[in-house]
Amino acid sequence: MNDRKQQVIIKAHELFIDRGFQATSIQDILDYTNISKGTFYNYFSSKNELLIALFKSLLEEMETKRNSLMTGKDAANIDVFKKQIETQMNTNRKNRLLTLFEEVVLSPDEDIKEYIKESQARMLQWVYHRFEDLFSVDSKPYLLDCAIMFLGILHQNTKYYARTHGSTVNIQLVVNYTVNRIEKIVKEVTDSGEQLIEPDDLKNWLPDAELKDQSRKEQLNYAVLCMKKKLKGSADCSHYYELLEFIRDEFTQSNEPRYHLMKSALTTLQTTIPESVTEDLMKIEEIIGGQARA
Amino acid sequence: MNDRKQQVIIKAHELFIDRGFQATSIQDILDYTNISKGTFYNYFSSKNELLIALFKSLLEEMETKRNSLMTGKDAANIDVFKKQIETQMNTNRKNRLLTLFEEVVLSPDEDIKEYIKESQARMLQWVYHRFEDLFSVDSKPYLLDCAIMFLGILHQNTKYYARTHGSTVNIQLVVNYTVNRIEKIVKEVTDSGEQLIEPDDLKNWLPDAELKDQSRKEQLNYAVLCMKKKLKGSADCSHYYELLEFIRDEFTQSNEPRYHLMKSALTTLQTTIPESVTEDLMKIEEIIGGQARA
DNA sequence: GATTAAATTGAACCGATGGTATAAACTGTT
DNA sequence: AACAGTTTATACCATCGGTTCAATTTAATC
Repeated sequence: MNDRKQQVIIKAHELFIDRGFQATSIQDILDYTNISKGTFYNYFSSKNELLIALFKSLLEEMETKRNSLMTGKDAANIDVFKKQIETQMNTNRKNRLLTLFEEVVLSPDEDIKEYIKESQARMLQWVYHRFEDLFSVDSKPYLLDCAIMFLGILHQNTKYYARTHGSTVNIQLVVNYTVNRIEKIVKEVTDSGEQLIEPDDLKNWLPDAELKDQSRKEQLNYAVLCMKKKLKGSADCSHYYELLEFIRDEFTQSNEPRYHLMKSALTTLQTTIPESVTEDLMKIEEIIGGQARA
Repeated sequence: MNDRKQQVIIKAHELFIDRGFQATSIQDILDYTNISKGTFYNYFSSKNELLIALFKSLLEEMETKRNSLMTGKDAANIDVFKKQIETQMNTNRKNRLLTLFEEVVLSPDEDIKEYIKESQARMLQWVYHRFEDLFSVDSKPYLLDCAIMFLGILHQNTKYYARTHGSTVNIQLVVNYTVNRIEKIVKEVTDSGEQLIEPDDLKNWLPDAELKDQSRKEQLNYAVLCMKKKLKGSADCSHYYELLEFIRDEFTQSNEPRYHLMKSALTTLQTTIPESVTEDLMKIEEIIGGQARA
């Protein structure tokens, strides 16, 4: 993206942070960034589009940061999850992302509404999948309910905790408290067997592209899992694992997976693994293949 | 309030419901209500003030409805609470109250922001006090946390439940599910002893007037309780109870307690109760006295 | 260094908005 | 009939988001 355009987004973000979106006029942005109205509408077709561009930029940053906290770590470790949530809360507070969301989520602009809905569904989906990592399979039918409740509790807790402790809030404390609660809720709801929303419904809240992407990630995850099982006990086992896990992390967690790096790891594997699993490897290559970038 | 002014509020409300607040202009309201701009600004000093007037009207209606569901019922009965929440959710959905709140909670207008914050705190306070009725004293230090979480869960659940079931949502189901969860959470959090927010902090979120009002209600509640204890076993005991409970309900639950009715009940009591409790009765009279209206 | 394409400027302009001002018309009361 | 209070209609204001466009500056090409 154009350097200057990115600069305008950043500067506008500063204005939004201390005045809010609605309260800053386009003229304010022009004055503050020293660009002309013509240039502005050359970059963005409307004030709302600028906001969406800002959202995209912030969310991308957030996702990469969140995912980078996972690589190499144990997905089932609750402390990793806590750290991820904590980081997201902090960058969110710094950027006023949720505040900006709330400010325009009910604006008359359909594009913005749709975009925010999608983003929220994506966040929900992420929590849901992390819960799959964290809790037992018995709980799976209830994990969407739990993800929904988790976000509700977290949001509400931070809101009122901030109201008493001002800007000196200890996010870590709130996150810890909230995660502790949801752990017990998951257990309780699994015991009682009460379900409010079917996890499959989650799919209807996300755009198709997102879904195909997600399903491919799941396929690869499964393929890697199968392969690891077959390789278990063989010579150089840990060597294979390292390469496989790298491919998996890169593909499932990076926003822009480094295609050639994964390809290289695949080639290395192809020349070293036992013949009995070459078929599985080809399967993996096939899944990744579709994701190739120019 | 002026009849016509009230009509304008109602008509404007209709427009807000199907277009949203921001998307309906003052001109829209003028056309729809057939009043002139001059009259509008004679009634309301701004579009925002009209909205606040609407909020006040809706919230008052909601509170009276909510409280009327309590009179004569057992405050410790969870089903009564469920019914109250359900009713509030339904009238709220009909009126789009929460939607309107969300739409303007972050508007540049300070008055609106302040008003909404207060309303939310009042709702929170109500849930907190109802939780005091519902759960044991051991849980008291954790009930504010629970009230906060309850509202978060409820809000989030209805949001996503509606996303799958459209407008044909079964509110009762969501309320039931959510209350079931919070019951377990109260138990769990009481056992673990974890606290996030001190219940006393609630006082800082409410205006002073509200607080004095609330404290007087608590005083009266306590005074009635003491008196009932002393009267226990005496002749005409149930007769006294009836009068005392009426006074209590009227004073603590009605938005505009019927002063003369309470006074009449008090006089009846004064002439019939044993001398040993006349002092307690005077205490009650004193508490109510300050509440008198012209 | 001249040519050319692209990016930028700035000002004029648009319709709609929330809000103001005011003189005239209408209303009910005594 | 006289009165005050309410309501009306209209003209007016500044600001907003957004459009248009000719003129100028910038940067890449040969």
